[in-house]
This record gives sequence, structure tokens and C-alpha cells, in this order.
Amino acid sequence: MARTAGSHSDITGPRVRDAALRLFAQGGYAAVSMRAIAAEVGVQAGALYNYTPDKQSLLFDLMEGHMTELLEAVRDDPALPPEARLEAFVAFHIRFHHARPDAVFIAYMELRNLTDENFARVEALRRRYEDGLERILRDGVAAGVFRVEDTKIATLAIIAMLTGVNTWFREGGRLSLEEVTAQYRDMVRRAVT
Amino acid sequence: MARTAGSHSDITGPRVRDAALRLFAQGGYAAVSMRAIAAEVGVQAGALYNYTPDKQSLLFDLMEGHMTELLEAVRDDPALPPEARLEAFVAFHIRFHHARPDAVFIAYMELRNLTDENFARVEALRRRYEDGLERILRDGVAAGVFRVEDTKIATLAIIAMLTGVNTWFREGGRLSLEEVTAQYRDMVRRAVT
DNA sequence: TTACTTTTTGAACGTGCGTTCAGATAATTG
DNA sequence: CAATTATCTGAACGCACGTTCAAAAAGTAA
Repeated sequence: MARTAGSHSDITGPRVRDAALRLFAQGGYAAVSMRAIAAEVGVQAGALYNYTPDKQSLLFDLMEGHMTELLEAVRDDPALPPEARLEAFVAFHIRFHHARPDAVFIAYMELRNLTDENFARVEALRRRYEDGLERILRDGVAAGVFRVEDTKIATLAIIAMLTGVNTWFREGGRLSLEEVTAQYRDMVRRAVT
Repeated sequence: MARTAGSHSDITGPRVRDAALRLFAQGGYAAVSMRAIAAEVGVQAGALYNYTPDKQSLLFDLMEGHMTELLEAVRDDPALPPEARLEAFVAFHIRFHHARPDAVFIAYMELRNLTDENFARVEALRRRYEDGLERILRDGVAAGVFRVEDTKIATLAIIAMLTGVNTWFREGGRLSLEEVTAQYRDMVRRAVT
């Protein structure tokens, strides 16, 4: 057999990326075979190579795409008071990450499966995101409304804390995402004040 | 050939576990072959099966061993004031995890590679550790010295924040571990006060 | 209808995987 | 010393891996 009825790269392409994202998050990059991804899409393994030069690029594209989306979505208005900017950051981070659990999981867990060059590029994007939060903290310290000894440490501490929500929060549990966000907002605000 | 000069299970056994710990942390469970572990130890792959029934048990034993050590090492004196207990917990957590980066990494990253039964056992140990911190927070709330809306959420938030230190802290950098610990101690104290 | 492009199949490539085991050698025991 | 036990080798098992590619079918354009 050969080309199948109804096949189109515009359809198969996204399905390949979706399947890879889901399976990588579920079982880990090394444990997921190209044949498993192909089966999820409904094609043979060879067909995947119309959409990625190799498995490594598939992983990198997913991670880079996620980080790029993150950087494009985050907003910060330096004209607002630092407290408001910090609260907005907390709410944004929790909401954005909650909406993409698979991509977040991969972006944190599969870094070691990137080649050195790809790793450096993803790390650069992550640092840019961290810098956004640190800027808020520094402005708050300068304005005298935050008291933080080391803004870099506080940045990493806050991001680790917020990202942790993804490891346990499930829709339909005891608390809504809004309630959880409110509590993290309070804890973060107090931690830097 | 066969048994080699100087071979002893008391020596090879720990070396197998050490090599597995290091390699699993480095490359991930799925990406590390039994042959790679054996090469690190300096034996053939078949010899590993004198020390573990299979690869899965090797992973589980490492994780269970780590969690058990953690639970045996943590101390808490309910007679002390909650603030002191919380500070002791922060210092302990950072120090203990800093001393075992590979085991910590594995315990967080390789959960999905455990069978269901093994996963449940490791999770139970982790919950016991979390309960220790939550008890401190609850006592502090009861005593009126902490103000925390939900002690479970605060517990998870604090642990995520503290464990995050391992992802970036390196000896010989700008700050000593003691300085970092002091800053986290302050942030945690303020977050719950 | 014909010519051309896009997409997929299915087989094949060499390689490495986890695990088993009979046989051989070293250490230990008496 | 001899007998026994502990430890390791080396080969083998069937299987799955990432990747390549010629051939074939489906879509598109004239």
C-alpha cells in the first residue's frame, strides 16, 4: 500500500506533535518509541519522518514551542505598582501552567535528553522568563515595598513553589484553581514583604 | 573465564547500587542499560543479577532506600515552639537534599517508571514526610503564631520551594549553603506568618 | 485525461535491549 | 590437602529500537 485516503500534512503534522507531547509526558522521552507515536497517530513509523528529521528534533521543537508560547503570553506593565505586578505574575504562571500540564512536565523533565546546543537554547528561554519575575522583585525592592535579600534566589524560590501546583492540583478536588491561586498569591506576597 | 580475583558481594553489591544511582540520575532510568551499569562496576551484565532480580527492583530499592533514610533522619520536637520547629525543618530539608542530589533527582523524576505497587509504596513514604511538616504548621496555627489558610497547600508549596534549591545551587558559587538556607528560612517564616 | 506532487506503506538495515544459564574459577571451610 | 560455596564470564534468546527508501496510491492542476 501507499498514500492513504484523506491524508494531508496539515492534519497529520499537528497530530504527530500532539501524540509525541502526550506520550513523552506519560512515559518519558527515552521510553517512547517512534513506533508508539506512529501508532497513536494511526500511521507507520516511517511516515513520521515527513514531519521531523529525527526523534531529538521532535522533543526539542516541543520544548522550544512551549517556552516561546510562555514568553509570548506573559505580560508585565512596569507602570503598575510592584505588588500588583507580582500578583499578576502569580496568577498568570499558575493558570498558564495548569492549562498545559504535559508541556510543562516535558520542559522540566526532559532537559537532559537534549543535545548540548538544544539545551542551551531552551535554558536561554527559561532564563528570560525568570528575568521577568526578577525585574518585578527588584523594582519592588527599589520602591521600598518588598524586602528581599537576594532577588535571584527569591525568583527561583517563587517559581519552584508555583510550578509545584501542577504536581498535585486536579480539577474537581477540594479547592478550585482560583482558591488555590489566591492562597499562593498571599504566601508569595508575604514571603517578599 | 569465571569468578574473578578479589570478587566479593560486600564490595560489588554497593558498587552496583552506586553506579545505578549515578547513571539513573544522569541519563534517566529508561535510557540506562544494565550493560552500562555493569561496565561502570567493571563486570559483565549477567553478574548484576546476583544483586537484583531485575532492573525495576534496582530502581525501586534506590527510591525506597532514599525515602526511608529521609524519614529516619528528620527530627521534630513538638515541645518546641512552632517557629523553631519550622526553621529546623527548613534547614534539615535543604541540607539533607543537598547531600544526595542523585537520589533526590531520581525520587522525583522516575516515579512513572515504577510499577503501580512500587509507586504506591514510595508515595506513602513521601506522604509521611509531608505530614511531618503539616503537623508543624497546624500546631503553629493552633498556637496562633502562624496564619495559613490551608495547611496542606502550604506544606506542598514549602516543600516544592525548598526542593527547588537542588536544581540550581552549586557549591563554590556566589552564596554558601548556609546563606541560602537563611534566606529560605526567612521567606518560609514570612509566608506563614 | 494526463502529468506532477504529496503522502504513506512495508520491508529492511544493523544495533542494542533485559534476562537466563551452564560452566569455570576464586574464596572459604574443615 | 579436598570439598564446598560464592562469584563471574560469555554466549545465547527473542525482541524492539531509530532510521532509510523504493514503490505505490491519493491528491492537485492543466
